[in-house]
Amino acid sequence: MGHSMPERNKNDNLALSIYEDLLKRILCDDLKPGTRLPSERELAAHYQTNRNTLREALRKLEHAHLVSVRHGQGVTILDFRKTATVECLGPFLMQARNPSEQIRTLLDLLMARVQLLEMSVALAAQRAKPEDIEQLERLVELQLHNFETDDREALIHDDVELINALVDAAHSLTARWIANTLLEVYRGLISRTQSLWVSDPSFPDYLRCLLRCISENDPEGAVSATRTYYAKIDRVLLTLLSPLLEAGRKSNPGHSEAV
Amino acid sequence: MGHSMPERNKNDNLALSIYEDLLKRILCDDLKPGTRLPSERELAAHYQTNRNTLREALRKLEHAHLVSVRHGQGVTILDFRKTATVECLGPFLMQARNPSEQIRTLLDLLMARVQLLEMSVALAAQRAKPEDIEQLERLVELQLHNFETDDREALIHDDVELINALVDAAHSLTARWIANTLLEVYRGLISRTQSLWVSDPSFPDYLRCLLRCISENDPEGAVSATRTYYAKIDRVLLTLLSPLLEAGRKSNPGHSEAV
DNA sequence: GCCTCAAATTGGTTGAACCAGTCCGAACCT
DNA sequence: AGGTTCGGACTGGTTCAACCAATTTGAGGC
Repeated sequence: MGHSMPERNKNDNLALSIYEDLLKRILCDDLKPGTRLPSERELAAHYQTNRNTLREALRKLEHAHLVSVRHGQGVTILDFRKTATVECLGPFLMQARNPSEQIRTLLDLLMARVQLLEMSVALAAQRAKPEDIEQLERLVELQLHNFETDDREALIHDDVELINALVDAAHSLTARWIANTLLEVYRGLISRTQSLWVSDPSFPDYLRCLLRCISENDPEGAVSATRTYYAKIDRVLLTLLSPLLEAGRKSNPGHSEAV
Repeated sequence: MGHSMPERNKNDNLALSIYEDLLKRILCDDLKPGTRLPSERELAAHYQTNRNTLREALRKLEHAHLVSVRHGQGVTILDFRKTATVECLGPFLMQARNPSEQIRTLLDLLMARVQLLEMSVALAAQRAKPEDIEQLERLVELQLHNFETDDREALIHDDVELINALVDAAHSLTARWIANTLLEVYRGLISRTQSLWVSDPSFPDYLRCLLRCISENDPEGAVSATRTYYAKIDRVLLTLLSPLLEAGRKSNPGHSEAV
């Protein structure tokens, strides 16, 4: 086990730093599934801390379904590709060593975002209240202005805000709770890699149509407008990223990719 | 704070029991957002344990975004309706005191399941490998047989298995990780309340069509078949549950329901 | 009335000891 | 020789008693 010591960020506490260090080492396939971690006592010594603090880090790994901790038996690394949850997407996209898998995961995340949007706009068109509509109108106006002035930074920021408002308008705990995890990843991704936010000339039309459908309680219209628009976006994204995808696949055959 | 002591399940450790107790008390609106919990020392005394063990429970609440813990400031209850994540869906459906909100959340969960399915079948139709197809064929055969013999128990069990296999066939970390959390809730819900699993006479046709579309790499066909079938299911579910929904709304106006 | 600073309160970290499952191997019996 | 038993050497789980560090509070000074 020749690790480097984790940097302890100013805002983080010690347990969190250790968690992040182990998380990285798992997500970049450094610690392989099935491997047993050293005992809590050894790990605590390695990170120059005590068992209690170290155990907090282990609890976090366990909660994220990255390790299995069993009394008397130790800590075993799980196969995160099978067992993890969405909260690992952000760290994974930052750590992954397989470019092809990374790009594919990224595209899938954008696809999941659209699924969340479809669900939200459908529900919003049934349940939105006047104050929801007002908030949506405000944000749509903002985006229309951002689009005209081509303010990339603002477009991205308000994109996340708009999705959030749509989820709120859906008045669905399920949608809200899915969005909380998914949008945190999405926000981090898109603000790091701004070129991932692409648009189509029909963007203003789409926003206006969506707003109309929601305020007129037309779920089918809202959903179909969303599907149509994001189908275009997907095509752009695919042509944008497919070269990277192929390049990665050649240079790094990676996991379960062998055909 | 007059709580009852939590039952310590045989399989659970102490920290988990405390977590579950506090979780319940939050999800049933017993502990209201903004409230400050007693200090770790007091809580530990109340649960007749020590600070370290109690802190493990707090870490779990924090991880689930149900409380905010800040050094020197204490532990504050968050508004779980805004901040929680999908993993709280299961406990919430068991604890919620507002029947209308409960039924609505339940319907939304089933809707989210369909969104997950749409995404998975679309990807599966692009990425499924021979062994995925084989596994799907096996499960489809099983379901066809279960449907003929009207084996409700098996239908429900293999329904979850089939969804799982579709997610696997999608070869998408994003889909897999979303499914891990969502299906855990879904499995628990549907096995507790078996009447929630409804079918349509076209079930066998749908399964066969889906399988054909996936093996012939026809994403659009797979998605549209899924949409069509589950639209029927949704109608049945809605007529099944809407009376409960209305009854709940009348007897318990509940939160943010006032119009 | 406002500012300052120290005390009280909170969570964060530490180390040691002990309890409780699990595993493995030596000793034992057959 | 083979199988069984049991004890010791792991593992994580719990407890205790301090101390460190961030925040809040309020008494005192200006």
